[in-house]
Amino acid sequence: MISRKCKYAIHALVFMAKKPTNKFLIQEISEACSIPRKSLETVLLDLKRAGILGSKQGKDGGYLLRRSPAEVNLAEVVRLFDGAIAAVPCATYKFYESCDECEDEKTCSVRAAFLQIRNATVELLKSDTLESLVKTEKKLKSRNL
Amino acid sequence: MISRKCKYAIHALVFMAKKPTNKFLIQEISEACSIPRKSLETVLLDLKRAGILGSKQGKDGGYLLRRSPAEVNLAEVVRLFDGAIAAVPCATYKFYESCDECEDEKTCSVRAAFLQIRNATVELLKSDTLESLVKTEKKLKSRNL
DNA sequence: CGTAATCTATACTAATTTTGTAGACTTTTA
DNA sequence: TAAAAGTCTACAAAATTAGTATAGATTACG
Repeated sequence: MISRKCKYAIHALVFMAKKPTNKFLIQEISEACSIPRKSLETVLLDLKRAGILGSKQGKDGGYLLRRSPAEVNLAEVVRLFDGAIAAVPCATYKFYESCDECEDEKTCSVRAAFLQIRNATVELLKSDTLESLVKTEKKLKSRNL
Repeated sequence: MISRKCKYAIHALVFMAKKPTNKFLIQEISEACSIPRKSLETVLLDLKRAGILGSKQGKDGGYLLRRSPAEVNLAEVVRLFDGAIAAVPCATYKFYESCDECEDEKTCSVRAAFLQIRNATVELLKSDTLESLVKTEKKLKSRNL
């Protein structure tokens, strides 16, 4: 399971990507996505530090998408908030940790199995960009009329 | 990430599946897989309650695999210990919970994306049986000589 | 210049989950 | 009947997560 903050981030980003304008108040996103205001603040700050969002302080300030929606994918967002995508620490690259349960990691079939799942998941997450998600949403909506 | 207990369970099961005999003491598995004895006890009990393992009490007792290794897959084990496989509660079946962040779940692209990942993951986990894992391990070992 | 609007930062609390362990109990066999 | 095994319940320690409080910094604009 991804963390709640990660889910908040994804929903906020999709919300921003699907609007024609590119300026958003925290309050506005909070209400539109039903995300507690204070939690959203920290989430947006993290997205800003990661270079995905930009912001302007002071009166008439707000947040904005800093990249085109096609250039933000879910793999990056999930990694940012939850770290490793793999289900097992020995099947990750950046967040690698060895485990005690296998004699030899190189021949551990459990690791091999979870590596395969990790790779498949990463591929799918990478293909989910804000742009593709917005498109999907439009399709689903027109189908449901 | 799966829980440590789940990882313990998987390693213990693979260990049992790859031995020619079918009788194991808790102590024996604990040492072979470097799993704390007491934690392993509760894990094995859970596996027994789920019908995957059987046991015999008393002197000369022990645990045994109750099903053929081809009939135990990782999807079942992961569900048993960690519940839902999906990364998001609205993309599960048995452990479903609605979320507040989307207006309409039926047209929510975030949910659609995570549903796709969940389905792919479940397919892969189902294809990982104890039998296939043991085979993989043999292959990896012969390759590494 | 001052004030209101807005984002920034840090730290704390409460809740939850996870992990491991203790310790008494039951069953079986020799 | 004693020794060897699994069974059960409950607790404690640790880690993680989520949310909130509080104060600060920055900007626009009259």
